[in-house]
Amino acid sequence: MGDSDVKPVRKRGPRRSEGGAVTLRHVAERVALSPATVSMVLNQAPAAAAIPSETQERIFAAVRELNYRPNYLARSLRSRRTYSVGVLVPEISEPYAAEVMSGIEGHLLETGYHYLVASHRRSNASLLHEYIDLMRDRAVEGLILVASELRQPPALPAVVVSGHVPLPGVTNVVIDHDRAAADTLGHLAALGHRRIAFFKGQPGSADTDDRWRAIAEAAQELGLVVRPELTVQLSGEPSLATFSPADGYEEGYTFGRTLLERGVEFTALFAFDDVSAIGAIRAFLDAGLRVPEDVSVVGFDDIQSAAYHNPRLTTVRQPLRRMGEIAARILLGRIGGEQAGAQPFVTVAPELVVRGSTAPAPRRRAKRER
Amino acid sequence: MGDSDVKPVRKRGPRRSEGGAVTLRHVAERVALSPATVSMVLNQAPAAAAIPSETQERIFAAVRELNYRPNYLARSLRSRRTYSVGVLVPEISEPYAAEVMSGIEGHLLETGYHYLVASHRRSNASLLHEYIDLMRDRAVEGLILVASELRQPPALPAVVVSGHVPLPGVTNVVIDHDRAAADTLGHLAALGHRRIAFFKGQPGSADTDDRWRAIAEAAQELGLVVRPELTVQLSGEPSLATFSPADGYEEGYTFGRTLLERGVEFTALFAFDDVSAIGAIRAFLDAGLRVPEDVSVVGFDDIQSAAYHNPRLTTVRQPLRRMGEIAARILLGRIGGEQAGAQPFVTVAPELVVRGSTAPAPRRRAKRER
DNA sequence: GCCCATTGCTGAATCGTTTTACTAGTGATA
DNA sequence: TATCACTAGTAAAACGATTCAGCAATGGGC
Repeated sequence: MGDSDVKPVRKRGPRRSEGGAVTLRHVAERVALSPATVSMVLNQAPAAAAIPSETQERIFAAVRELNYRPNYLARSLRSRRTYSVGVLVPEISEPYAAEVMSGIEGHLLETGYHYLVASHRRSNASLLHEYIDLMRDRAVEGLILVASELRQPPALPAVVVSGHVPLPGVTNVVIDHDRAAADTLGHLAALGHRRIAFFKGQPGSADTDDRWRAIAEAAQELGLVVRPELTVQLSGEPSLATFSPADGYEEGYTFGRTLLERGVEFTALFAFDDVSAIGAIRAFLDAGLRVPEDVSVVGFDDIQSAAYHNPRLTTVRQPLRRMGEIAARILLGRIGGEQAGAQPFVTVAPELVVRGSTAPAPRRRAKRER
Repeated sequence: MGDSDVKPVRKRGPRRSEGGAVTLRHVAERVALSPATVSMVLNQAPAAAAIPSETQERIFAAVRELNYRPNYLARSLRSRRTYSVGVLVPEISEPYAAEVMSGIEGHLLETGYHYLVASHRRSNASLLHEYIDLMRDRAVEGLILVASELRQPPALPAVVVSGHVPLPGVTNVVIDHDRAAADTLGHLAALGHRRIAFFKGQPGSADTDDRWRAIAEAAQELGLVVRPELTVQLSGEPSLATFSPADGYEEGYTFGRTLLERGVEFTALFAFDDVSAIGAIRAFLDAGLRVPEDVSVVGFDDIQSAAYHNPRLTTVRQPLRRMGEIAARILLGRIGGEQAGAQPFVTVAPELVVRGSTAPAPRRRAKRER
């Protein structure tokens, strides 16, 4: 037995040219047609209508046999389409962003798009724009900004989730803050709360100002006063102590304590989001207060864990996943050429979800107030 | 005065050729050099050493003036580098995945890499591999799989976070499950718990089997029995009721109730992760039980909210962010050609964090048991 | 005066597609 | 019988970089 019966060792599957991957040319050679024809057929270009279906079948068969996969880079370079978008979030690990992204992703993948992500970590506006440039360099066809405030209109179609700045060419997906504020403060007022504390959002956050305005208006409407001593603004800065990205829970905890330390009585807190609400609740509990018996807390967003917290969190539900999906849908529409779709705002409805973290204002406290 | 003094209306900034973007050729023309030279200098190719620094300065100046930005697609096509990797997670909105991704992102962006994400939603193994192919088509240079079980070795460098299958060319970043199980069960045993319930992980999850094996061994070591009546396996399937992606909290709630309904007494639950632990706690509370007085609960992961839950969650800390970072670092090393780095496992240490959700086993229950 | 190394660059091929313009043949129509 | 409209393709030029082989000039060593 010589070498003759030793079968040459070869990997299974179609053999590839030395270079590596199977290219369009290999397919073309296999069916004895030009690359142009093969390309047209594979893309179902209008001109492919002239190619008899028999030939088309031959091409498809060859593609399958060779397991041909078009080179994305070459294709995109030439056709100027990348089918990818960029997503910018404050911090990917925050439940808010994560849920919005889940909605974005759902729609994008369904449509054959992919996406790049970057967290700007509530750095400064210039980092945000730097990231935008980076994504543009990567040839994304559009951008979705989540809860991030744009300074200048980007050179690309863009949609901002929870954005409030009307910029040419960008659409903002927002909830109706007036209703959210009116519902929430109405709920608290009905429970007898008069001294209400507030967490105001981070300066960089797109929702902050609009929400705050809505709260001020709703408060006035209801005859409630928004006291400076009872409001704190979340900083949104990475906590230096841990050298880790901003931890919203910790911030809520810290500022919840701040509120307590100020010594000014309050019977309720309307937090900026669920995460800071949960942090604050922890601070209150640790200080020996009961929630909701001593102090009621309302969150915002209705993140998944809100309903499972103890107490179950009363909160303003934002349909985060849906907002992400809507944003993706609008963006793809715009990329697809719907110029008409450039409306500056798309509004979705919030819903006050009353759970266990709110209760009637305590008598004792109410008395002491006078 | 004719047309001559009407200045042509032009956008400000560097004028661009009709085509649109500034290309390498424009820069080359501006400095009266060949594109080859400009390219070499910009990339600091070895051959660029021969170009006098004066010329180099001229080139850089032109680049700035024209605001030249290299075309990513063209560059990648030619150089066969894309500086991007793919990240596959079960579901981007789950805290576990979100935190790991945060770590991954941190390292990648620092290094000039970008990443694509896709959630396979614990579908089936074939969808996972389909996504892998999709990412490969997008020319990613490597893959990071998070808590996802690989069937075949992918044709790309890959790192699996929480992976346990040794495959050629893939590195798994895992925690020491034996220690985690020993510590946790030791803690519970020391508190007098004998009848311990368990949540076993989803079938598709990479950690499930190894963790379970470690639990079984540790239990035996401690003389504890793992009773089938007291163990339930999380399904990981999207809940049909809500038609939304799998909600881990809800699952924890459901299976927490299941446990109760079985009517078999237990004084502690070792959940598969923090999310299911929180869901289960909610179920116990709703059933009128107190945590930890009536039943102790231990989670796994130490997600951010764990420390802020009520009660504060006792849990096994996995350094998720760091694991993500490690995964990214290893992957980039491998992409950079470190063949040596292909060790099958990298282990990080877990840490049992004892908080408020565990307490001594209740006397009454312990008595009844006999 | 010759050879060689170094300096400073360039031309042209190449990556793998898409796309435009064109051709050659074939019936049908005017 | 010229013209026209299809049919069934092809050749070659993009797209915008990188990269390799090479070349002219200069200076130094022998």
